Amino acid sequence: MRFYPYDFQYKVKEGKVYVYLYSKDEEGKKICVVQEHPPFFYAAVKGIKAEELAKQLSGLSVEDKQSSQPAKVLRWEEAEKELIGKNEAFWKIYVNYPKAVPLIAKELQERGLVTYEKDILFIHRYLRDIGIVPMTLCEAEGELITSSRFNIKIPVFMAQEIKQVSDKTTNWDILALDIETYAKNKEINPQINPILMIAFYGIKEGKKFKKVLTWKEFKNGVDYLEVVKDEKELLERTKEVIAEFSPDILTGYFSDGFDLPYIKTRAEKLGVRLTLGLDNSELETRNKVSFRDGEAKITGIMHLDVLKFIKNIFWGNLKTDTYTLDAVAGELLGYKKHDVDLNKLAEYWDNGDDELETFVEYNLQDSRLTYQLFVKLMPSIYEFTTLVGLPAYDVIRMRFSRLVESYILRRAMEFNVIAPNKPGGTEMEQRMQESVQGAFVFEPEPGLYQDVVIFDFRSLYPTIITAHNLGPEALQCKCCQGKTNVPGKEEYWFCEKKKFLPGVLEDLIIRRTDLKKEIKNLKGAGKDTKFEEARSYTLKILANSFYGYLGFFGARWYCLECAASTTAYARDYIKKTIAKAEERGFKVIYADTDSCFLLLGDKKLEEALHFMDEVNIKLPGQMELEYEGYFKRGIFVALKGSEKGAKKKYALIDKEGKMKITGFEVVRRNWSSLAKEVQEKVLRLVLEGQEDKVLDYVRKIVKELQAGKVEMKKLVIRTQITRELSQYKSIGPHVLVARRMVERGDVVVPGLVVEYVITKGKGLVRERAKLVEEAKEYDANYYINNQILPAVSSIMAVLGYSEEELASDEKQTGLGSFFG
DNA sequence: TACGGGCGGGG
DNA sequence: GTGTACGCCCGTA
Repeated sequence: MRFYPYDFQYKVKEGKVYVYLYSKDEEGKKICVVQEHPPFFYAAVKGIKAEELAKQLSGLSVEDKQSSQPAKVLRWEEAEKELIGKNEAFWKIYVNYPKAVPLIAKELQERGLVTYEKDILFIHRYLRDIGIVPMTLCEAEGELITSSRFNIKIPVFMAQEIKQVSDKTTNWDILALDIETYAKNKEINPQINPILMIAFYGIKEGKKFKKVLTWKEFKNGVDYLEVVKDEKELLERTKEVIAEFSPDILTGYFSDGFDLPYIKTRAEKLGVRLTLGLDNSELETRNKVSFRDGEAKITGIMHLDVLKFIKNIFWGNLKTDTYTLDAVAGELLGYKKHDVDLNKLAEYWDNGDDELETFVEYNLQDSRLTYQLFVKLMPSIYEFTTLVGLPAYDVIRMRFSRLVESYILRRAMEFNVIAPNKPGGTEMEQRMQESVQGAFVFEPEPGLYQDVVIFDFRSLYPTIITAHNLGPEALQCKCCQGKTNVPGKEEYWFCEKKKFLPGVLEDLIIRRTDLKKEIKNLKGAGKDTKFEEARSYTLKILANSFYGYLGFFGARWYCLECAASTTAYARDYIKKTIAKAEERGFKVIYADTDSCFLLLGDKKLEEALHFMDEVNIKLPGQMELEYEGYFKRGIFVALKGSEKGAKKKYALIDKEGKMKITGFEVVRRNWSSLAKEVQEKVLRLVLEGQEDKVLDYVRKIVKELQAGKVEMKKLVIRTQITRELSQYKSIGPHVLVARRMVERGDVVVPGLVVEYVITKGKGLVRERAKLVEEAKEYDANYYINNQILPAVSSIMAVLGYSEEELASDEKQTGLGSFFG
């Protein structure tokens, strides 16, 4: 029997532990493969008499209040395993059910034994034990069960043996869901307010599926709308729609924290049992620490919340820093949510207004966006799942530390390595106090530069860790003492024999290097490389996470010495690169962590590339200095009120006129769009060699401001209300504006973004802050001195206009009178 | 500059 | 569910 398992659970039946693998078979039908698997953990037995230990273990049982039976030791066997580089003796201790593991382990711990691997999820342990990878092709030997012994909606196959066949996968049926709720005055409360609509969007067997359910009649021309009697029926239909579509993957946007918990709460209130699970279990929601950590699980269906994956894993690929569906869809898909006024929904609902049709379309659009986002992210989700080898449900809900650790745990099985224990409370507190010295950043000299060439080390930290074997097993070994010490950290040295952790990392790097070649070939042959590219990205960020993992306080393989040595080597390499460049006659103007900026001067690009080759010949392992690019011009500015060059703040322009801007505040939200526009334009003029035009340009803007010709909307400043208005101790402009909004009857709740303009008149700035529609005349001087000047002064200082010149002249008018 | 509190996503 | 674990930004002291 061949199948693709995708969701997993275990059950204890008649004293035996069974794993249920919800799977698709090769025809695309669902099947549940069941296999027995024993729970176990390890105990270190070095220096303990075997008979003594056997006496302790035999017949050991611990009372379990949660269970009808006590936790029991069933049997044990000897096992030699490697712990932090040393082979040691352990006993593998089998118990009667998964939850017995921590109970028995705790008991033994209290009796003075040291126990290991007692806090690994049983399903995770199982997948690693038998060496299968979710969502890929497996094979089982066994038989179909015909009896109804199992209360399962799909056929059950009892397996004696299961093994991995290949990394082939299959098609997955995906259904996206989105709800709209009654929310008068933005009140989002499932205890009070009903669900008004539910939208579904999916594709099954090549056919588009779209549906919106609602329980109000109104005139409409929407063919995918289904009107039911009431909210209760809406929930019943929801259950049916999902069951009929029978998705492998159910997706939503914040559905872990909003849609599914909301549905669950309403269902409970209305007495609807949401038995969506393939084992007839109900939709399960739980809140962890807070609402934001909630999860929603359905047995036999992968519920994958797009937002979870983005916030945990994919954020590094996005420019946006707000993860609203609108922003994320806009960036990844290029189109957005429908523009409706959500505050009107409740009102229309109460009146049964025909306008409700626009909300039906809005609702469907959200589910469509969610579906399309999911499809777009699917290659990445799939690659993380198969690389880490755990269920997709778990993987998308992990942060990098746990992804890395899960990956290492799987590899540990292959190398007979036992996992070190997680730190306890005090150990962790101590670790949280510790930190390591970071990267080297070269202090640039403020100025304008020409012919800038940038080199950078490809995956610097991972390649340092593998090239120098920076793993906990290799730290300060006896055999290599006195050979090579870490530069600048002479108290550390690392064994020259390749060890487990750096080896695991090296595999990731090599796999990626090979994959990149393959991608090149595939592309050359005109093939689609979506999944290969997702895999390459996955390998890269997992490798990049190892450094952080080594210094992460909760890590099993924590090694602060390794993390400190990684940055120490990095500082050494970049400084040596700088020295070498200078030796070859290049002026180095900047460097940060793994990059080095130099000036060509009177040399050719070929000579710079030759310098790079010279560096590369001497680099160990996978380390490599790469050519990042050539830039016509670049500008580095000074720190405010200082001669010193600002780090991580510069702008460059390439031959095609494309600007690379780093660190300039153009993106900050509480700046007017005018300030952003002026800053960007000034940078462009400077970098395009038209610095003589800068003064005229800024003058022009200043004049326009003074003449009152600038559009109001370019002067709008946005600030968020973050608490109840009465709670503010310091009254900023936005608070006063919000108070007036309340007076005129607007709903002001925390989260509202107030948009205001500073106007002419007497008094404090905050007293002159007005809503756009209230504002008659903006305060030109405010915008000149508080928006334009700060945005351009550091850039103009490089051109020789001093801060005093710009600002001092006359205090009241400042820049205005200077430029005037 | 150090610390504590609140936010995020969703309607 | 054999699982403890949020991290960043803002405002205030």
